[in-house]
Amino acid sequence: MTTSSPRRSGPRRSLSEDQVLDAAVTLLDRGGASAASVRGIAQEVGVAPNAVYTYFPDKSAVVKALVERTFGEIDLGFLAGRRQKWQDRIERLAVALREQLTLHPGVVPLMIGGPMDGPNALALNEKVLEILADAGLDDDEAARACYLFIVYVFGSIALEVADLDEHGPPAPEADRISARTRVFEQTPAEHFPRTAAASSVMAAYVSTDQFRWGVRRLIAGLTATADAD
Amino acid sequence: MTTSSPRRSGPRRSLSEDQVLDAAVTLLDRGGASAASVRGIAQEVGVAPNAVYTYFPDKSAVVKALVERTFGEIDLGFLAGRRQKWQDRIERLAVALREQLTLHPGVVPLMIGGPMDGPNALALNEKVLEILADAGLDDDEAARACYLFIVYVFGSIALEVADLDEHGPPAPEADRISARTRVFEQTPAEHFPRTAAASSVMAAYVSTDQFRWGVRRLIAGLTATADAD
DNA sequence: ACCTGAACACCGTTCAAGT
DNA sequence: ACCTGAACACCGTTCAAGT
Repeated sequence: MTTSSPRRSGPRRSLSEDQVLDAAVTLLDRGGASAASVRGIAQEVGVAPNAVYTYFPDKSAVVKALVERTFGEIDLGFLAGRRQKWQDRIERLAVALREQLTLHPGVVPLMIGGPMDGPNALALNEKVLEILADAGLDDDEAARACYLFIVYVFGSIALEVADLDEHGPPAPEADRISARTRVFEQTPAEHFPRTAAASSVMAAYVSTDQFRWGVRRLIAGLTATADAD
Repeated sequence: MTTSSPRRSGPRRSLSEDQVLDAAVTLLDRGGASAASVRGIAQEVGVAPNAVYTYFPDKSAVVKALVERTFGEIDLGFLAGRRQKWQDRIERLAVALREQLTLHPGVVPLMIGGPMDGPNALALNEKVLEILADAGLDDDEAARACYLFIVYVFGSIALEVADLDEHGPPAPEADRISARTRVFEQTPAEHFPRTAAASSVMAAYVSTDQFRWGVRRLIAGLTATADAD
């Protein structure tokens, strides 16, 4: 994934850009989105805080590079099979994207916090547009649908991450569901009867099944006869 | 909106909880999501930094209260008319929600950053479930659809806010579209042909029209015959 | 009960100096 | 070219003291 940097002279650099990003991910996984401080990264890799500025101009550049690298780690190759139904290709892409992002929940707020306009982010965009073009949508509708898709994937993951809050390492899905169930069981039924009644379903929001259901509904909405335009 | 606090004795308190929250909003509007520091708030209302801790136990409590107040400022009363089509009620609720959130873009990341489990947030949830029940969806499907709706509204606004980044005060829609157009025109067409071709539509992602289109597609997906479950 | 000054442990970033 | 120590202007929070 590394954008190979030209070797320079002088005292051998003890670090690589990727090592800095690795340290950031480690801190992010350990302590959530706010844990990736420049000073923390420096300590993690064993240098003085300001040494980080030899590799990146400032903190936002570190974040940007990390986001781009994470986008690059999503394997888009397995979608090559054009023989599959486009609905399945979209669904599999969505699930793959969610899986990758869930691996490092702390990175998610950083991805959503910025413009998502790097090369790897655009490559993902391009892939989605390609699938939607194969589906027979015209350029205009494909662009809109692409955005709808991106919003759903990142929106649902962002809400998931927000719910597990600043708890430490990522918990398995079953644990997160039961934790949410406990919260919803406290919903006062006299004031919010519908929310209380729906609590078991709401607790499952963080499940892969629920996510898949949403993707299918989105697809259904795209293929439905366009009567409202 | 204020949760009326019981009057206490001692030296008259020079501030109210709402004044603290107002100051936070002012800073948020001026400098984006990271600008609402405790020290900044204190300066804004003219007290020492630690005086804020008389009104709120810590910063997260300030954020929580601000988020809750913002949820409360969304007028849900105008949806009372049960005679309207449920599709229109959902759409109007979505647009109202977006309008309210767009007023103070800096608050949006704070809303998404936490669990959205306060009374006013639950009241919104309840309203959506009510409309979906009127639409004839059963409890289970209404709960799932409600989540889909919430994800779309907050996801799309979060991505909007991320794009206008840390520019100062909220710009009018037309300005933001043309700013985005300028960015997308630089997309290298040789590497991302589809993205470049779709750039004019992508620039309009921040428009109300695009947002409405998405809501309609979501509704279409919900009413489409459920063949994929 | 409310507010203050002073302090603590953080943060991102810069600068002059060393190799 | 790379790294360091020291410093600057921030940050959230606590504590003892004043009214």
